[in-house]
Amino acid sequence: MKTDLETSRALSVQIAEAIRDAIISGTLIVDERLPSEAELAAKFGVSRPTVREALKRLAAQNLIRTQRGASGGAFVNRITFEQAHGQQITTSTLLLSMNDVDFETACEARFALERACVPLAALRRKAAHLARMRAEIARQARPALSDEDFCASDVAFHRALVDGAGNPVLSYQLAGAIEAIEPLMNMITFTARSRERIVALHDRIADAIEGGNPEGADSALAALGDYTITLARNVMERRRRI
Amino acid sequence: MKTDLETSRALSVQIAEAIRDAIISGTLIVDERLPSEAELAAKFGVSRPTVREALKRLAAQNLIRTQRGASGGAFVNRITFEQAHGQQITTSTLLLSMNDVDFETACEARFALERACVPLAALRRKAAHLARMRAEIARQARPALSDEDFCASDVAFHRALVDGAGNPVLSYQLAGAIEAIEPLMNMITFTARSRERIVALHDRIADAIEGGNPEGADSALAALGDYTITLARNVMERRRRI
DNA sequence: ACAGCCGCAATTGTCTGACAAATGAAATCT
DNA sequence: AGATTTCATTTGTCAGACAATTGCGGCTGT
Repeated sequence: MKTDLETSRALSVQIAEAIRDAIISGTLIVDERLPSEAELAAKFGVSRPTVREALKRLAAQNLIRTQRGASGGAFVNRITFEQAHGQQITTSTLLLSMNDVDFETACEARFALERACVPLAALRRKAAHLARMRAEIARQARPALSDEDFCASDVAFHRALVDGAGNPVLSYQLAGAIEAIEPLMNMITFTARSRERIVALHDRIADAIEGGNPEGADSALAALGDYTITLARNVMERRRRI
Repeated sequence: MKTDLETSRALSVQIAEAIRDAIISGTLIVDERLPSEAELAAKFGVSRPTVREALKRLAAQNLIRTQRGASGGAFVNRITFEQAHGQQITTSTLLLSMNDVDFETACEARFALERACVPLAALRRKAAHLARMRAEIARQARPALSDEDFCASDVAFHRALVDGAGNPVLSYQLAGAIEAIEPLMNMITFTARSRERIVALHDRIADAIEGGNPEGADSALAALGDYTITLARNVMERRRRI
């Protein structure tokens, strides 16, 4: 029986949560220095290694950073989009690989989310986004490109497309969808896909984005989604027959 | 000068990364037991506390769970949608609060993503989703409801809407958008909003979802988005004048 | 007086050793 | 055979120590 929830969790977990709550609630502000490990140990009435474990938990979540030296210590970290991005990709990748998510479910989510960005990208993309998309398409057209590099270029293309919407919050939210699901999709479909067709669809998307044509971009992306799902179904069907 | 990147990072970080990579690459599979702390310490040539710090980092990311006792140890954790959900909300909340994201940017992202789900929800929603939406609308219509409870009900309504798409990957990806951004939006607009109007718009959405009308649901959600942005602009304008 | 250098103190990173707590399995007793 | 006890294993916590890093102040030489 675990009536006493306070004792059921490890001390280090409780301390980590206390500090995390202080950060979330704003009691501790960005770049503020936390008390030293020795002071925290005294404050919470535990030993220094216990405090350290708590701090390590927070560091793993990018909530704090530590620095050695005289004026060192633990500081509240400003979470950057970059870091949040990376965390989301890691989590999404593991989530998908560990829960044998249905391919069509993942694919549907990925294209639904990307289609939310495309109309904005058609209206706002900068020249740099378009140039990056064109460059990736050019890469993809080279027959000598390995499957891994084709996949990486595919991710880069869609990344540029999403970034073209000019909304960092959207780009962050899409990170998991694109960069975790796309490689999964490539892994399944690379045996059956036609690179020419994918490049042609990418071209259609880029043309519509360049022309500021939201509807055209949306329908081109939808066509790419349809093609991907068709490919996946064919692969699945073939595996079933074997 | 930090030419040697291997020594620049702390030992515990390197060990954590090594184990994490083993999990991501599939060398360690779900529910597999890791070697004991003493064995890991010997394997990596470090002391037990160092190994422990590495394990704590992984535990903080929900990659492993630990258990005391004879047959205890550290086990590779199956990340659940629930856990990933919670992590995403925490990260998104901190990201938004620490980077003074423009309100319109957050709002745009939130509605763009939700609009990606709504057509699917109109086609697939179960009776339970619809019932939950109706129940939350009924709650929101009660004048006695506090602002906090109205906000919570608002989140629950949109959550039910998103879940109605019947795609767990989508629901997970939307967690940050809905549950981190919505409270932020409520905090800004609650002084100026008309609950009646919001309830009416929620009703329009629920009606369209019930009638299997994707276009109607989309336009109703778009109207809610427009109203929210208008509210925010009014609030900002008023603050500027004062 | 000023610039550069050196050592010191503070702080985190790591190690050693130890004991407590939990927990499953084996041994023992009825 | 079943219930109970004991025990070995493993994580959780503690104490103390030393190494590595780094900013600061004082010292020294000119």
